[in-house]
Amino acid sequence: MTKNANQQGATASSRIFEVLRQDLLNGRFGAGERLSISALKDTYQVGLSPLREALNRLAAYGLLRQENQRGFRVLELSRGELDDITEMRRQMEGMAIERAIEHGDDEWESQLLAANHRLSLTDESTSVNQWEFLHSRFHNALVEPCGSVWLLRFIGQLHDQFDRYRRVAPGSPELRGRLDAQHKELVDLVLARDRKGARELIEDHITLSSQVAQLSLTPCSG
Amino acid sequence: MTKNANQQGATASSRIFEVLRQDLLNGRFGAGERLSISALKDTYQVGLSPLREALNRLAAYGLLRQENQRGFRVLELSRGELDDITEMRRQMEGMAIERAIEHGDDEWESQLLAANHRLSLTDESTSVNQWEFLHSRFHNALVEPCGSVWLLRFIGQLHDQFDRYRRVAPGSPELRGRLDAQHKELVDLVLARDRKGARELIEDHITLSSQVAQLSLTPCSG
DNA sequence: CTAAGTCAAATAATCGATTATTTCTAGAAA
DNA sequence: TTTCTAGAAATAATCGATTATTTGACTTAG
Repeated sequence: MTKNANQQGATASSRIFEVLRQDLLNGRFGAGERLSISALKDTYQVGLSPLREALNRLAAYGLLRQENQRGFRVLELSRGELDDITEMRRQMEGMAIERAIEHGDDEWESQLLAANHRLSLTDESTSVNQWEFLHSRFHNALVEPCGSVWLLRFIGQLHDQFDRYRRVAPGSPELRGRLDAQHKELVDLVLARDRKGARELIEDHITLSSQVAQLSLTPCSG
Repeated sequence: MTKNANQQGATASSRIFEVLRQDLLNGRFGAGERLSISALKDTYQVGLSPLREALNRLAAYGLLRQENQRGFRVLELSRGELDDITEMRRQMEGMAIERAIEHGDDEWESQLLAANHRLSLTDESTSVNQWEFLHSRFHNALVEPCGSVWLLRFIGQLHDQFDRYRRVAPGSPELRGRLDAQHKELVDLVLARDRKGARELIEDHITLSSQVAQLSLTPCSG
């Protein structure tokens, strides 16, 4: 999906898809907002056809809702949906990390250590975009060798859904500190090949992360 | 997704999306085949724009592969992918049926009995399309009250993927008979609110069904 | 007043034509 | 023969204009 957008021969469709996807995750549009096609055309300087193709993909991917003859809308944010996404992430990433520990080789361990190191080196001077990039690289590395293309696909999709909440939530230094500490612990459990332990911790990690994301739903946040 | 296609104000895009989806599931196109856009335009009597929008949706949904500047291709069939889809179905539908038994009410029991009855009334005079419709209605009814929109979405997507294999496989009366018997047993276990038993049986059911689907991969099937 | 109806403006969807890229073919050089 | 390279043909992607539908303001009947 993302892959095609940064390549040499990327089409206008795939480029605008990726830009819109990022903007949707970053909360550039309000929840439930109606997207005016001609307005998007102007702001993103892109033709109607590639724009509509990108919007169709985003709707099929689950980041937009399409209503016949009424265009496209940003999805709402709700506590119920966040809880659903959170529980699904717990189940699927728990499953994936167990399988990854089963199948992952030495090269995986190295990549994981590297990904965690790069993430841990970030500080106040790091851009949000760069941190998000390294953070998702780390989480991806954790589950990558699980052996299931479809499991990885669903996990990626759920991450995007989850990030719609997390990225618009106000920061919480206390929770953030605990979450960062868990990244290191996750690596340790993986290196120790502790399947049950790693599963429990990633489930806790997702639950804690969900507490941050929930802050996006409190009225005082906007 | 499907909902918008049969409605009153369905657009050309949503109609052709649904038609193409069904044709892809029914194996109308060969695995790995390149879809010529202008050929599709002629055979389906539809304009270029709605056709391209539908193809973009199908690619995002996972029924087509899109290569920049090289159009759209039907996905290949492989044993590895079928095994992946099968295992994911086992996990997710197992999870879903447990949750459905936890949450489902009397109305659900009634709907499930009805769905099974309608399916069991089919015979040689029933069209394949009608049987497929009732069969998917039954399986959908089984998991419907699981309480997770995302779980249901993923299960539906995996069913479509699985059906690409199953529908092009040669029939096996012996396996089909056993599968049909399991439908009734599933209803009984659900009515008895036997979570573990129902989970085990649906996992077996999916594995057995996968044995049918595997027949699509043997050379002698074509 | 309210509710149903009508028209104009706004906007989504679609069409037909154009542009850009890939693929195929044929010929030339190694 | 093989490999490389035009150039032509095929096809994917995009554009600009047109059509269809919805929305909202304004009537008018009840």
